Amino acid sequence: MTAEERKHRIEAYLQRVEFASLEELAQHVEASTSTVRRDLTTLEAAGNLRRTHGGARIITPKTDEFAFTSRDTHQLSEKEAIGKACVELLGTNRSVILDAGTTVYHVARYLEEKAPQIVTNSLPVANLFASANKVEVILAGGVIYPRLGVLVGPMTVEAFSKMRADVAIMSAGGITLEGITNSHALLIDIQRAMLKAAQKIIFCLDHTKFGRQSVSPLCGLDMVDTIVTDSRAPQGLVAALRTQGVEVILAPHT
Amino acid sequence: MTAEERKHRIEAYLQRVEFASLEELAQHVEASTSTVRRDLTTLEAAGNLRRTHGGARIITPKTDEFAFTSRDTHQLSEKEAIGKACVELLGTNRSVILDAGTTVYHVARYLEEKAPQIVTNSLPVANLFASANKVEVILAGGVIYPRLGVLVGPMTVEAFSKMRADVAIMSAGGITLEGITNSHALLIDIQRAMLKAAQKIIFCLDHTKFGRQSVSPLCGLDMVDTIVTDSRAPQGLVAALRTQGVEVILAPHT
DNA sequence: GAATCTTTTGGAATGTTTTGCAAGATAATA
DNA sequence: TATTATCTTGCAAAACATTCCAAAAGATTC
Repeated sequence: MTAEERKHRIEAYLQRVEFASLEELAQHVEASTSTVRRDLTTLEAAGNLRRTHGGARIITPKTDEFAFTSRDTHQLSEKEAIGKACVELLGTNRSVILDAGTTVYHVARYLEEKAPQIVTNSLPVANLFASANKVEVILAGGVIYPRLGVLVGPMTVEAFSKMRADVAIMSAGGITLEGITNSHALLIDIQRAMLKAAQKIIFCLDHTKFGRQSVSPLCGLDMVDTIVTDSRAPQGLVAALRTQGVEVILAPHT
Repeated sequence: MTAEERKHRIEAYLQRVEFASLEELAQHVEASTSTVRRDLTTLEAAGNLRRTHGGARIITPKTDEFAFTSRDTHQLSEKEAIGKACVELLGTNRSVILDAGTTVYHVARYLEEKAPQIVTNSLPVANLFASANKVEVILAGGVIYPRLGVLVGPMTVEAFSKMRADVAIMSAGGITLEGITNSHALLIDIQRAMLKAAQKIIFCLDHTKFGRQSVSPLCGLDMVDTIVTDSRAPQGLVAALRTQGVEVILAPHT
């Protein structure tokens, strides 16, 4: 194993467990504690970690819905299940707005046969269909937000304001009984425009989003038609959402 | 196995596994570690790898993150030379419109340090900068034209009509003394909008485009400020273009 | 087709970096 | 303050990189 690889694995491991002791890390990457120490110092300088006595912790928010990497294995099987379940909700021949966000990305992967028209501001989604010509994909214009691979800015908002679609499939950072919130303020305006443009609103939220609140409020529950989540969603909140008139679908565990 | 093939296999292998040790690579391509070392040095210079102690790592695990590798190796070295020469034409701090097309794609690869603002309708170009945050990239909206990864349609035309930029770097299908032509009728309207939006017009055309005519006329030579081509361009036509007041730059053979 | 030149390849000698260990220094805890 | 755990520093061994060289493989010339 190369030094590079080892550091990468340390980061990946910490991404999963959030905090780990030196011993734990050393064992995981099969190196001495000295080496891990040195690695941690350089990684800390790079800015993703914070060393503590006896171990290290990641700085980056552990589950950022919109930080896109296809290598993201975070709640992967749940997201896949949600993707499948969500696609089954859609009839054929519909125009669909797809939000950016990792969960919705997994919806897109199953969408190829269903939807003839997809509108999105997500580069990863666009790339997904860039070589397949079954689907017509419309990409909203805008400024590329680097880390996320999302198009943002007034151009994007304007593009969605001028559109009409049957369904919008959305991501978000958190959901409570007070409504839906998101962490990236830049995206809020765009998401609002998406909500206005679509007749039916579906939110795809894995169970970790339940009971969480992010900084920026996006919309109330009255806007939402359906929520697709996985089977580990907290039952209490699910029941409460249903009494509020929101359809909640639990994707079966695969 | 040829050297070319070997390097290609190294790249392909790394594309899959992200990291690999020298031993691992040497075994995979059935060559000595010395040879692999040399290969890695040249591949690193080409920009796709990064050498590390004990092995190598790909710089962009583009596999599916923002995937869109232009596998096109047609006239590669010429296009690279044109790319370099073209970038040297640009001062710093400029807004640049980038046309879609493989030649212009190679310009983009050298543009990172120069231009703070890039406007394009090309997905490959967008992907190139999607993870780098030195450059601000504006992507025009539109419908994805599958095979080419280009955004087309009225939305795209409108986006460019509303813009102003210092320079437009363009591709085309052919150039003669009668003007510049292009084969994709869908792109003509967009390219015209680009030309109108920019103050200075640069065309990047490898030597095979000289003396060729495609179906759709794009613009006359009076619109063109500069043409960047490679050293194999026919001297007669180059001279004739110069008498017409067009600056023609021959990128030196590398 | 032979002879010569150029390029590429694999290995050996020589530097450089990384690694793991141990000893002293520093911080946490009672 | 004593005690323990964790951290830094210095060092030798190992792993790795670089440079140089001779043999092999191609390309060129006659």
